Amino acid sequence: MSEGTGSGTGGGTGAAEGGHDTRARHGAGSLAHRVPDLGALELLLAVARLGSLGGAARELGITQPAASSRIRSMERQLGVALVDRSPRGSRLTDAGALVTDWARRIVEAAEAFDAGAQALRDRRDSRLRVAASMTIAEYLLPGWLVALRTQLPDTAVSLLAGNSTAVAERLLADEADLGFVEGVSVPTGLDSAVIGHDRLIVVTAPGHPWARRRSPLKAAELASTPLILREKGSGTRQVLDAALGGLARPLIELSSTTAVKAAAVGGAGPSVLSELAVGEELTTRRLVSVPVADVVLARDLRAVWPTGHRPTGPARRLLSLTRS
Amino acid sequence: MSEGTGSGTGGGTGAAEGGHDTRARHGAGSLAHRVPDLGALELLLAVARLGSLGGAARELGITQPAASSRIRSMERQLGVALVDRSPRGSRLTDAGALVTDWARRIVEAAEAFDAGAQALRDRRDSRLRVAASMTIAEYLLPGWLVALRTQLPDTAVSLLAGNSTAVAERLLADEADLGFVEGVSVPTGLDSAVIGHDRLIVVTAPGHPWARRRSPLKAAELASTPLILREKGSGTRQVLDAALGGLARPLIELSSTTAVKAAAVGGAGPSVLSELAVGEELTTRRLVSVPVADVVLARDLRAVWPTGHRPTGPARRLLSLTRS
DNA sequence: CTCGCTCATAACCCCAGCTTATGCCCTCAT
DNA sequence: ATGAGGGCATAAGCTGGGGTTATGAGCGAG
Repeated sequence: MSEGTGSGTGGGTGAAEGGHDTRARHGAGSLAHRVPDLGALELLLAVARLGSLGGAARELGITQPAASSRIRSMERQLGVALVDRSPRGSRLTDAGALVTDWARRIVEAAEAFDAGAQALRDRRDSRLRVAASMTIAEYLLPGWLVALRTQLPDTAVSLLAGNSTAVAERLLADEADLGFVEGVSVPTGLDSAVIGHDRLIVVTAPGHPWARRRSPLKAAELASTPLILREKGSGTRQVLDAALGGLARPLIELSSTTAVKAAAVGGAGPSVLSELAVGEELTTRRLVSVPVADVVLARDLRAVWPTGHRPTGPARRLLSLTRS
Repeated sequence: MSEGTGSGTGGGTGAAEGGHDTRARHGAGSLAHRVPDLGALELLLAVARLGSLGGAARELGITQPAASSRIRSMERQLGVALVDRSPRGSRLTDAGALVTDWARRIVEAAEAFDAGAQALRDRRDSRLRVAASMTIAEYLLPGWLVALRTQLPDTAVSLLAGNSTAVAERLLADEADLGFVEGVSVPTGLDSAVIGHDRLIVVTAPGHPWARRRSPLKAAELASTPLILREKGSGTRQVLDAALGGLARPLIELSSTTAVKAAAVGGAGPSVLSELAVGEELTTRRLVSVPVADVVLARDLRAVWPTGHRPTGPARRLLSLTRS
């Protein structure tokens, strides 16, 4: 996160830090202190939608005074007036409209979280069992599940995340109805449909020399430069190695996409990551993408199912949600 | 499995449950019920990063038992084991890793919210005063502010959002140091630099006939079809009208981008929106984009400042963060 | 003028989450 | 082997934020 400058995990704590409270770096107090909780944000969205505190309260199943007080304390916390109360209802102030839009992002992320988390348990009575590889499970599936939920609100979905091999196993053992894999080849015994594409892109922190290059990077250059990478065997690494001819040189090897991103953002060096993983970082310019000349780092995203068993029912529904 | 249904409200004094429940559509109980609060999510991220409950507790300035109990109750709430405890530390389970990734999205959105909200108050001692048009303030600025904060942690930023004219006024009255506008023309008296591009795209719910078109839409077709639109005078509407020759026909007119999106997602009809506004909806396929043949709906995103006064100091820093 | 909608205030209650104080488990170094 | 130390869990007690009911006050419509 933000405090990313991160002393970098150096097991031994105290070492540096000349007498400064660690929290100073986080700003005063944690985020949870400065950001209203989800309940308050939902309430704000409801007020925006319905134009009335009482109405919003009713929708959320609380009383009007509770809503009133909650909005008020949120305004106090943020130091900004959010709604204009009148005896005829409540409308957002200008600032309130902006805050509401930002709040919506949090709530949407929370909805995705919820949809994902719900799929992670259950497994018992689920009517749609999905198996997905990590990148897809991380970045795409929650959104799909949110969408699916609006279409089939009562369908319990279960999710199992693993690598391509694990996905194939589940499908062939009839322990999953639909799978999603990213990669260059389709496991045998499975039919597939391409539902999207993913490219690996070279990224660096904005300060890195490569960020200012005008000429695209050559494959040879990439292969000879030490990179921040996932561990050998990961999907990302495989694609990269294949594209470069097995030559990628690791500067550091980390075991999660997140750790790699954090290292790259922190300026540890260039990295190669899925564009799905770095979308946010690119638009906010915490990372910049470095054009590459002669390597194609694309891979298909595929839905897969056991040969012959075309997806039906909820699986078909989900599939149609995802393909473009 | 007893309570799942969440008898919730019924407790005790039973306030006459008439049989309402608008919430049915959202699932049972509000999000805040099913999603851990920000504090818990931050804690989880810290545990993931540090590999120890106690360490995470220390970092957040709480005690180890508090962290332990909080993680535990989060696991109970989600119905999934997140952390493998051992006498040597704690590591995430597979599910935990996934949950952590999803949690990070929420926390990032919260950081953006915080950065934005903080800029909305203050105004007094702020050392960088930014004025931005709505679309930019909504979708891009919070991310920039997060990034800026890592570079200049102690710079107080203030934000004023309004239309292009308001932005220009602020700058010329020396009430803002740097402005951002989207649109085709630059207000007089201001210098500018293009920092990005935005396109308006035609979107519909996936069920709409246009979603299945193979041939791109013609301008005439677009102009003759009633659309869900922002009110006349809004930036988006202006660009569209200009591109079509002042002819866009409204099916409904709504006063916020969000309302328009909601209507479009709900299937009320096709709409035209900034790609910035619908990124999320497109990747999750709640909306699909309809290709358009012969209209160019692009507009530049520009940073602006009073002619002659090149941005310096924090303004320059922010500017360099945003330009690509 | 009175109803019906809005929001605000007051007094009270409850539980989530914090704290301190302890104990067990495991590993590692002496 | 043994004690020190890091890591986690449990127990008991406190506090405050958020909820509730009850009530009052502004404003528009009939």
